[in-house]
Amino acid sequence: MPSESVPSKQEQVIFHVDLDAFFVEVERQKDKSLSGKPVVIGGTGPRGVVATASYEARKYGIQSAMATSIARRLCPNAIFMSGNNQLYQVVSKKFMEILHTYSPQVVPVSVDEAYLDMTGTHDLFGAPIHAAKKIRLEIRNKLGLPSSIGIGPNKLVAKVATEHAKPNNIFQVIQSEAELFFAPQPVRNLPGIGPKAEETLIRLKINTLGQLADAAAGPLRRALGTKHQELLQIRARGIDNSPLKKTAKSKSISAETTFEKDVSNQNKLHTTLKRLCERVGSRLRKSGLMARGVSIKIRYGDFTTITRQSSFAIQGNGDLLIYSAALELLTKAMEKRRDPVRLIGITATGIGQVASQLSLLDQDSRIDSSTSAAIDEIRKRYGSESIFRGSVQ
DNA sequence: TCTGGGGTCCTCATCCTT
DNA sequence: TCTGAAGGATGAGGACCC
Repeated sequence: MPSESVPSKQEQVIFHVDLDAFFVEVERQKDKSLSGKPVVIGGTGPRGVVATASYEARKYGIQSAMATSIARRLCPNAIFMSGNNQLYQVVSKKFMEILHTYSPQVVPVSVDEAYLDMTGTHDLFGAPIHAAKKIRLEIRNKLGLPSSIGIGPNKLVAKVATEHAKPNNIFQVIQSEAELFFAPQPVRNLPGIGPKAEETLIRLKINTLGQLADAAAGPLRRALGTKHQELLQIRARGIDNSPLKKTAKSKSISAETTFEKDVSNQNKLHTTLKRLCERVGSRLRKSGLMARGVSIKIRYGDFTTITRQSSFAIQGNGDLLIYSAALELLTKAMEKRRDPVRLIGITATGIGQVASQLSLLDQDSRIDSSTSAAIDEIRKRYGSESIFRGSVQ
């Protein structure tokens, strides 16, 4: 139920626009027979998880991040689909274009949600509620998608308001009402509080945001750490001074894969690692970036996860540089624990623009970088399976 | 035979340098 | 030359988000 409150003249007006069950609704645009049925988008393999479930599927208890196998058990009649990321990207671009016609300040959070600074747009679009109605109508008319909009004096309040707007509605909270609006809500509703923090807070007998805001700092600091405690107690009152700005440049680029069955075979691990290094290297080169180091992630069959990282002597983006460092880390880790591996991943860390020209790199790095770029080009022209390095087949 | 993939940030431990 | 404290850099792991 949208509030008709009017913010004061000086008050910032932030919209949080979220497309409801985005992937499912895009699929329904393509195939009308999916309407009204429980639909689940996500990994359909033996180790897949749910990315999005339609509201009909959610009635059976299916949620995002749930194992697909559990979702199948909860609702065997649901329609399970693996999704089409390219299509979602195209629709997302159109969604963002619509938002840009309402505000020059649009900050995408992900493919299906964004913040808009609507401060001072009253003369153009009317009161915030009316502007939100227009936006929702345009998204519905042009893309055929349902959306929800939260309106608040800052990003935090707008985001929490969206949860109250869902599905397919608008909810507004003005500055003077924010603390009152937050107080009775369960702590889990505050962005930044996940399952672990929720568990910790409930153990401290803190169930609502009002209790969190008023709690004594000492025990909270011990349980959550100083920084977390301070930030959460401020945010629990609906206070958020973070600026609405474009998301910062990436600091790392990663790739990882979960095996269908846990793997003990060292050759298979090495081959997979090499492929992942090539994927990350290719993305670095495509973006004109170099990395300062590499980190590997190994998840064993019992779900324990370790990470190991190292720094390069000189920044680079060649496949061999990345792979040789990653392989060294993997070899060391496997010397300590040689159990079957469920997941393997690599991350290029400390990435930045190619500031030091190639001429400043040593000869091997130059050759590695340019050979890798040449391989990228061949794969672009003839397909990703057209050429392999060394032992990878 | 429940738990993906890509990313960020924070905390704590350890090592190195001054 | 040795020692200890302080602080920065780095590594590892956890938690969170979409």
